[in-house]
Amino acid sequence: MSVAQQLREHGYRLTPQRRVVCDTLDAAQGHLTAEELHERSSAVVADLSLASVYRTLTLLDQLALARQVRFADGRAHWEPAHDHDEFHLVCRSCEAVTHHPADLVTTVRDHLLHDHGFDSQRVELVVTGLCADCRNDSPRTSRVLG
Amino acid sequence: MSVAQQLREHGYRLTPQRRVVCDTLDAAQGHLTAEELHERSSAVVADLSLASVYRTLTLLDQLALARQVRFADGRAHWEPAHDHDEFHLVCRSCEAVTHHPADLVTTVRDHLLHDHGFDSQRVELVVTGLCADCRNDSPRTSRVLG
DNA sequence: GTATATGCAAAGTCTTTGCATCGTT
DNA sequence: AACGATGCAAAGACTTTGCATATAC
Repeated sequence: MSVAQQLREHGYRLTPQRRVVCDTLDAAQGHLTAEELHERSSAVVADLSLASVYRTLTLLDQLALARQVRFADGRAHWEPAHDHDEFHLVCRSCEAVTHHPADLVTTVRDHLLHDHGFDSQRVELVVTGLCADCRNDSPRTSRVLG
Repeated sequence: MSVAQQLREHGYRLTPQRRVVCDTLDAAQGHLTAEELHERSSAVVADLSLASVYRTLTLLDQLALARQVRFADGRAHWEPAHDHDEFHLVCRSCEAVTHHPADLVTTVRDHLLHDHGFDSQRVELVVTGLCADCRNDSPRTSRVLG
């Protein structure tokens, strides 16, 4: 079910603003900041304030329908909620963010719980480096990540 | 060698302000924010502005003598640089931050490089959950992490 | 003595909030 | 029709920066 539909099922009003933010979040390839989400959503629903984007994201976070990841830039990047562990691979050159399944995380969780009594609720694994494409490219198009 | 000494060896002036910030960073158990570092350092060197703390940290970061980690609160937390991979375990209840050696990270790096061509430069693994002490305690003293 | 570091205060960036108005249900 | 959501603008939190003064070398 779409994030927008889930919002409605929780009893919240489904305004055009909320709907477009949810849909844009759903459709996004990478992890969008509030501002990127605002830009893209505004192209569809012109009457959308940045404040509403933030309010919608806060709401989605509370309902566990979305969650934020902090990259080295310190800004919040948003993704629809999901229950599988994963890496975030951030390329320093092209800034692409990709997901990678993290089977090892289960091993980590088990180890922490059984050997150290630490009950993991949230595992955030961000790997910064150079993606395969950028390693092969000349550095002419490189940009340093914030 | 202390962080302060390394600063000097890089040719930078070793002012009382820089020295106390470096020493406080060196001595810290957990990961301090700029503000916490300012508080603790000010107790030793009264004439220390928050701006100087930030400037010193920026300098240490550039020289790779310190690095910052972002927790879910979005603020930068600082630690002396080191070359071993590690987890950051953040307890949601007591807010304690502990380090944990991360042998598995080597496996992760190798996998990403050989199977996916991704050259990892920085691996940041933050695990949020409940530490052993807090799992046993009554929840009366619990605080939710920002 | 001189170049560099500092404190202060102002500005910058990202995010949240107060309030009057608008719109979904 | 009523209550909740919105836009706007102001405020908040964290961090950076301009400038005159102080200081390490």
